[in-house]
Amino acid sequence: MTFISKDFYLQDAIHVAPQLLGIKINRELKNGKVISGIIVETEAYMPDDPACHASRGVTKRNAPMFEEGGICYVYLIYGIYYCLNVVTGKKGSGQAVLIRALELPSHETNRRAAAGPGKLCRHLAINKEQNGLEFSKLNQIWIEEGIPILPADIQTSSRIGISKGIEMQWRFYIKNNSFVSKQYDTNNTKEIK
DNA sequence: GCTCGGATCTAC
DNA sequence: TAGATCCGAGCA
Repeated sequence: MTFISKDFYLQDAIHVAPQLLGIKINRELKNGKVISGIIVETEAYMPDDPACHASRGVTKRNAPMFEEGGICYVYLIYGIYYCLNVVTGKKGSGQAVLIRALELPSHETNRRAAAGPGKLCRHLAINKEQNGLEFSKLNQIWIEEGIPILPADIQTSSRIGISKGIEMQWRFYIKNNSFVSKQYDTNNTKEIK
């Protein structure tokens, strides 16, 4: 059980996002049960990035993104689902990495139950209560080393579901992993279902 | 104040 | 392909 060092989170989101692939995320439920998964898909959101919630300065919602890296940023999307981000960078910078999908262990009945940011939060029982919390076992949500991922096994693409900043290739996922949220053909055009 | 649309997902 | 369903952000 090796835990990630503080310095890890102080890097820019575009550097942290690919390094989070293969990392294990753990969540302890109220009943004491621990749910775990390997991160297989992430997206980086940077301060000067029009798709980033922090791009227009501090607001009540995005305030956690301006804290020092290493805490959760959770927000409600489409009135229904929550999305979990890892805040990165120095205090005041306004950036984060969206955790989009986990590979669940083989004993899980539905191993795609965390394949997508909304499903992931539902599966791990993450909501506004985790917003702003430090990743720590004390907070029932923590991160630790998982499996090594080679650079050659990392694929990039445009980010999903945004209308601005689509030219940035800031989505990172493990190549040929069947637990990412969406798979595309080699031209990154047609979705493979 | 009020409107608009969103880092989604599922079912029709 | 539309509907669920909330609320922050910008003022159309």
